[in-house]
Amino acid sequence: MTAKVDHEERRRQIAEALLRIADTQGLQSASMRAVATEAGVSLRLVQYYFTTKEGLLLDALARLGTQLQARMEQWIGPARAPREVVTAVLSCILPTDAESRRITRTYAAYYALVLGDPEVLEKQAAQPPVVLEGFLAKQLRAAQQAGEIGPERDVEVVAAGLLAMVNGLGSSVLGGQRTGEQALAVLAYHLDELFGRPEAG
Amino acid sequence: MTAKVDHEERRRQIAEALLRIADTQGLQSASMRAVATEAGVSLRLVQYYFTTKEGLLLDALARLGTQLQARMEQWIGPARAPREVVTAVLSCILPTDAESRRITRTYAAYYALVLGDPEVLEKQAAQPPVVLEGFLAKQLRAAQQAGEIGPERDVEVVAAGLLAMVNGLGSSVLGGQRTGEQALAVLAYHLDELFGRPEAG
DNA sequence: ACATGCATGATACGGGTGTACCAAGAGAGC
DNA sequence: GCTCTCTTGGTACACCCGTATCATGCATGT
Repeated sequence: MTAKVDHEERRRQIAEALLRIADTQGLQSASMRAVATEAGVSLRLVQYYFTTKEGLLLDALARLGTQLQARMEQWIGPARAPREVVTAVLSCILPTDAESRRITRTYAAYYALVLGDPEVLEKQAAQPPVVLEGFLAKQLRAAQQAGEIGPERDVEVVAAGLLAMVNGLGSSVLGGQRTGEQALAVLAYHLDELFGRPEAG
Repeated sequence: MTAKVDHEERRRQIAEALLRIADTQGLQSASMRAVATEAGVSLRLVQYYFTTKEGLLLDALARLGTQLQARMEQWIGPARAPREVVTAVLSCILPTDAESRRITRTYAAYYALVLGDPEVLEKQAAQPPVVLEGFLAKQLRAAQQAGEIGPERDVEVVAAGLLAMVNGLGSSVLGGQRTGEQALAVLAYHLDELFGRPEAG
């Protein structure tokens, strides 16, 4: 077995070059040659490690998902009260800092690609949202049982609404109609509406 | 003045062919040749009526905006109580029937295009959301003054949140994670939460 | 009736795309 | 040492893209 270089490391290097291009110029600009140049390797290398472009696209998408999950776990930090967990999860999705802007923009690029395609990528890409929604609903239910949320609320529907709202807020920030801080304020307002205002006022 | 054919009609025919392709296959598949074939004309004709591709893209986007506005006005119908107006405006954006699916998908295709571009299209495209948000806020304020909405609510923020939520719900429907009816139910739930449950229960 | 100008067709050009092919180093196992 | 597989480079191919150019019909104004 000849293992002169670390295959996984090379793949990571190339895939992240793809993600960088998708972030800054959109996926339609992420040609094989552009990715090779961005990664500082030859076109042949990209072909060697990812036989086809679709393979590269899928691999990079999986890495993007991993990055987002890592960010969420980091934002949640030491697991605390459900309200704080929910706030952290939703906040860290909004494009407020450089990393979240990057992740959100790149996801948006992929989203457009998935729309007009035979849903080949669907199973790989549609997983995160639904599992995340379930996670949120579970946290909300816990808060509800702790009396922090009124018992008349349907936590499943609330979770769906919140996630959709954050998604839409992210789009508006990327579209330049709102700043990240404003989006965060809108989210905070609705969370206060749900849990009750913290103490001020 | 030689006016053998109706120019505006021809332009409409071609632009709508572009929108049809953007809907079904995404904007990256909407090449000049594809548009010409879809519209049943020669490539030269497309070039003749829209000198450049950017011009075609912009013109079609403007028409899409007009179509959405027409749909909204039709859904609002005879202007009635603010709650019904708000419900109509938000509901008609969700991809529940064929037309709204088409409009939403096409807008999503354009959205991705705008992201990675020099914001040439921004002024033309970013207008609708902000004006719509203002309109919603005004309706909500009227409802608030009529006592249908608690006076403690910040109607501006609520309008922003609702619009973002509908936007996000639309994305999830297009992504196949939810049906249009489910999205509509989530929206109805939150509107009930805001205005109070109608009568049932 | 003829000239003018709008409307349309066919084709060419330069460039970018994904993928395939051929060739050459380079360390591992016998 | 030889060989063989892994790794890398250079390049070619066919195709599609947006745009430009040349040429032709054909209705109309005078």
